[in-house]
Amino acid sequence: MTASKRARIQDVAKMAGVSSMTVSRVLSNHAKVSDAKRTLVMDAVKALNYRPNVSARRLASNKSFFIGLLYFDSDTSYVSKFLLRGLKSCRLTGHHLVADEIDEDSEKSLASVQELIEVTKVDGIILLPPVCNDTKLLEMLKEKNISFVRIAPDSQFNLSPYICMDDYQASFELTELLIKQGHTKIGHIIGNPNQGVSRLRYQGYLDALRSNKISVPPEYIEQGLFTVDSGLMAAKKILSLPNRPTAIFAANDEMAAGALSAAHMNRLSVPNDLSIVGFDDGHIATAVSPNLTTVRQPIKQMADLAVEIIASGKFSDLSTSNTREYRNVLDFEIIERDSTKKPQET
Amino acid sequence: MTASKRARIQDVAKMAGVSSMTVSRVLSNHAKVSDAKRTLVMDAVKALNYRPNVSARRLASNKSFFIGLLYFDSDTSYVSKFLLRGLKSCRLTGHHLVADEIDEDSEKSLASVQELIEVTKVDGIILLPPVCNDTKLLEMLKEKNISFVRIAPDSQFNLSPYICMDDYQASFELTELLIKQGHTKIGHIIGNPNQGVSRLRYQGYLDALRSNKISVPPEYIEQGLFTVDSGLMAAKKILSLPNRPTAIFAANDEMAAGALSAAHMNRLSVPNDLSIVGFDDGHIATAVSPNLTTVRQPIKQMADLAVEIIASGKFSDLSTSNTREYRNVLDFEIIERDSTKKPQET
DNA sequence: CTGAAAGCGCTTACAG
DNA sequence: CTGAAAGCGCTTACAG
Repeated sequence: MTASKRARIQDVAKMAGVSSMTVSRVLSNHAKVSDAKRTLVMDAVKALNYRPNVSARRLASNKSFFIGLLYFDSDTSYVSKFLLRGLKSCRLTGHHLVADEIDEDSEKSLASVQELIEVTKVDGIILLPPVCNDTKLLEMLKEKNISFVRIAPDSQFNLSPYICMDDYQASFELTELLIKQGHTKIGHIIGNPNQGVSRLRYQGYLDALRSNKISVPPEYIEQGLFTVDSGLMAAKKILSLPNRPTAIFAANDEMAAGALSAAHMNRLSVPNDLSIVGFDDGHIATAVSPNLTTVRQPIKQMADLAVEIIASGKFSDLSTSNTREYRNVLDFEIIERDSTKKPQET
Repeated sequence: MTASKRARIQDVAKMAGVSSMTVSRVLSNHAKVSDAKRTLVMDAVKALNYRPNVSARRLASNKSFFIGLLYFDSDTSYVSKFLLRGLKSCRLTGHHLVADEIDEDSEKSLASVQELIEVTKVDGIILLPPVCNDTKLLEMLKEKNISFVRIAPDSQFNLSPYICMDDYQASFELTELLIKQGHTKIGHIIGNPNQGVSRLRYQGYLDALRSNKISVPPEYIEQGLFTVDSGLMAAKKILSLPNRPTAIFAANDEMAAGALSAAHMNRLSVPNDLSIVGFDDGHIATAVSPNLTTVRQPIKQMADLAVEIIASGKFSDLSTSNTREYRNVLDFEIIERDSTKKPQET
């Protein structure tokens, strides 16, 4: 634990017996350096535990090492989890995250994003849903030639690199989990129609039923809005049916929480009388009781990857045919907790 | 919208007819500058919309313009709200927030904080509860002479500037709100004993009862742990009493959510059969149904103030008697929603 | 109270 | 493939 000064690029250069320029080149991974020198430099970097001074780097280069993060509602655990991880990821790569909430008013938000770009000169921007589907915003970014990566976009998939998980598949598997437990009467609360994932999750549910030769009355399916209240309302309707389902799959955890309340109001015990599953594995999934069986979104990996893509600067030549490598579909995980159980004999 | 380059300190100096040093001094507010020149400089700054380049500043000075934020559990809305606001506040003041989660393992966390200090050379650190009560950590910071401000600390109030709200008073008023609605049989679920606010809130509840000449059987009061589950358990006990209360005051929203579940299990309608109030006004307060009557903590102001205190660097001379000005007790707000109502006639 | 000089630690051209 | 020079936009001494 020698409290010696932090090593500078010159120290590394001296130790490796090269110029500081060579060190710089090795670290930025840009120009070609002979393998011999590269090894020497890397060894010195390790020996001195060298980490470049971000401020000096930023001052000297025209890169800003700032990464923007645009989100809509900060109050969801999706956003705060993404943010927390993004912050960490940025620190590790020597960048800074500049997070900004986007207004519902499209015009105001356009202006604030423009200011963000001008003031901080971000290297790129990460767009969370539903911001990533704002056509006007996307156009503006394209026009200004700002790099951006979108998280779980709904459309225009060729516009930019994007990161998502397979909502359809997750939904399919979650539904099959209920089926395997013995449920055949399974209801569904559809998510907000303004987000594409709602369709995907709905479709996965339908296809899982069909592939298991299960048919379900149309009244088992209700439209929700991703809010607790909408889940409550939808579940109320479903549970008032004469031949009510033994399980309800809500397209996110908030609505599942609402469904839970509806069950309680109807004097139904979860999971004994009714199984409920959610989607996201946010804070709320373990805040309600019983804890929700749900799908864990790979938010950490999403954040890491988003930062990495922007940090690498690779996608500046997106124009060509290599768009494909910017489609990143990550793995999810099904989390089984206490809100599900095989249906009681009737 | 002239897309001209950003103004530099030289531009300001030229326009004001002074040296860049004078501009620097005016902006850093440090040395004495004649009023005449100060005005000239300020005018030029405004005219050119000058904003100092943080990287250059950081590189040249020995200040880092980094502010650390240490928290324990990122999954609470308290932390994510504070973080979001802190991020914004830092951006506005030209600082960067470096947020880090602290491990439960005190040794590991000490090491990681030390690394944070060495690598980023933070100007100061903001400590959220319960991290702000970690004696070993506080000692270490003192020893290394790192400035820090604590949010809602439990003890050692003279150790550093701190920011909090009047938990006692809020609790008192919240209890009185129930009393004014006609409740006299009011239960309480105490918060986690490892946090000082639990005591304050408990005390406020007790004193409100006493000042209204209401006495309550000891069984109306249960110990909780700030978790949903603990609230559920505590409420179950309270509600199983032969002469159960008509209202329950849980010391935070999570436990209030648990109490809500307990009410549902007991076939009790909230607020018709039972009123429930929480504390914090976090995400969960409006995620459960009915939405919780609760106390809103002034988190935004807390974050702003914390950043301001560290940014100002004022408290380096804390040693002397002016400790008093670093005690910041902010205002709260009582939010009345749908979980409370006057008790039914019996 | 004010300014000229030097330097913070990097990277961008510019040479070779 | 490699390096010497200049400069990014500020601030810290050092003078006066």
